[in-house]
Amino acid sequence: MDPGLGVWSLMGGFVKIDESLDEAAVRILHSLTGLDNIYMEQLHSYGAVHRDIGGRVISVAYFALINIEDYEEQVLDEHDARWVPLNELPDLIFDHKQMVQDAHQRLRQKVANHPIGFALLPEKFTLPQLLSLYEAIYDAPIDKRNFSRKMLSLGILKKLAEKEKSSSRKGAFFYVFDQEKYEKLSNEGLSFI
Amino acid sequence: MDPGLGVWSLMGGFVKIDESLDEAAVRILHSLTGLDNIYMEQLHSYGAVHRDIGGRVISVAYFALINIEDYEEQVLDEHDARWVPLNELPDLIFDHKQMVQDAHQRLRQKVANHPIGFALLPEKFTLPQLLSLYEAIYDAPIDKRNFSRKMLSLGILKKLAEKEKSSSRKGAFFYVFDQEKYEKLSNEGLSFI
DNA sequence: ACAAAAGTGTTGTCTGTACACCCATGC
DNA sequence: GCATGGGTGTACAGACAACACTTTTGT
Repeated sequence: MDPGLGVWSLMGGFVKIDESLDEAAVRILHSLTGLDNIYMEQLHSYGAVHRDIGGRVISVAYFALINIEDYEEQVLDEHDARWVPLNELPDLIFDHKQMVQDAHQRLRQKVANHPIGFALLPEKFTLPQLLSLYEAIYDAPIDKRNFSRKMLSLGILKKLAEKEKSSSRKGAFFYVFDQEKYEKLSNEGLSFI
Repeated sequence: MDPGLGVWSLMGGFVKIDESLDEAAVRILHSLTGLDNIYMEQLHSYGAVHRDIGGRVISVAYFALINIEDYEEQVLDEHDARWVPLNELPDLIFDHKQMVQDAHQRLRQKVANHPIGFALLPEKFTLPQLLSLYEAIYDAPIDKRNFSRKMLSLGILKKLAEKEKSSSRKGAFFYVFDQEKYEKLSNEGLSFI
């Protein structure tokens, strides 16, 4: 957002004296998007001396996983913010491109062992949607037969009777993530890909 | 170090205006231990409002991997610092225990995919030493036959003719980490455990 | 000769991967 | 009836886990 001099930046703000880093991240995300209850995770702190030309600034970067259903209306209008596909990333100010790369890498690692990918999807999603999410994160094709066998074998997806019919004639069954089953299993550590 | 009121803390210091976070970490490690060229990695930034009773302090935590040969002489004397085995960790000030737990967990993840474990060993080390290092990091026994087969199959260890004879009658062969071979292989991503 | 740690192989099980066809439906 | 995307099964290979005995040598 904030296309200062034709160059974009990630959204950000300053930490207040009476709020934690995590609280600041939540507040800033909310103030610029209206979104609440979003999965956020601290990424890294960037502290090169001259990284910000305006003075000495240390940035504690967070990334958020935002449900693809939620973004349209709320974000775009108010703060000339924009969503950008990773493969169309424009030049970014300061070290913000590094931040994006770091976040992408972290997401790839994380998504292999934690069910955070589901936060990026609507509550009801189809296997093809989940597949293409993983393909986007890994920027690589994944065999759909192996993928669905593996996902279903984890036993943390509940199949619904309902089908999503907008993107195909046949329609794809909806699934929901089963938080309870996941929590029972997560102690033994399970692998998502 | 710094047993203020009978409670220990991790070592730390303040970032200067003309140094990066990474430089500060290196400087502080050096000033308190005399050590240089140590593998360090930023862990996490801790920013709860009241985490430090002395005022609002945000701590950017780093962890270092220090060769077990190097520590004896330099550290202990000068700053009443002490090394503590993880399973004998005393109470620590503020959120420092959390930091140690976070670092331990990060190390377990990291060591599975990156050859950073070798930084903790002397340049020449034996397979039993490497094994017990991994057992310490994972706090779990590892089968030595499977372990040595896997490590050797990576092809990044050079066996020396020399043996380490102080800890057994038979003696164990020394190995060295082969940085070059590792770099050739690392693009494909290899798994250490 | 014995104690103490180093070293070494095999087998079964599981997991990952490659691969191709039929199904259901709207038009 | 055909075009489109959804759904399913099998076979092979490689990785992993379990497991016990022999070797070396200092005392």
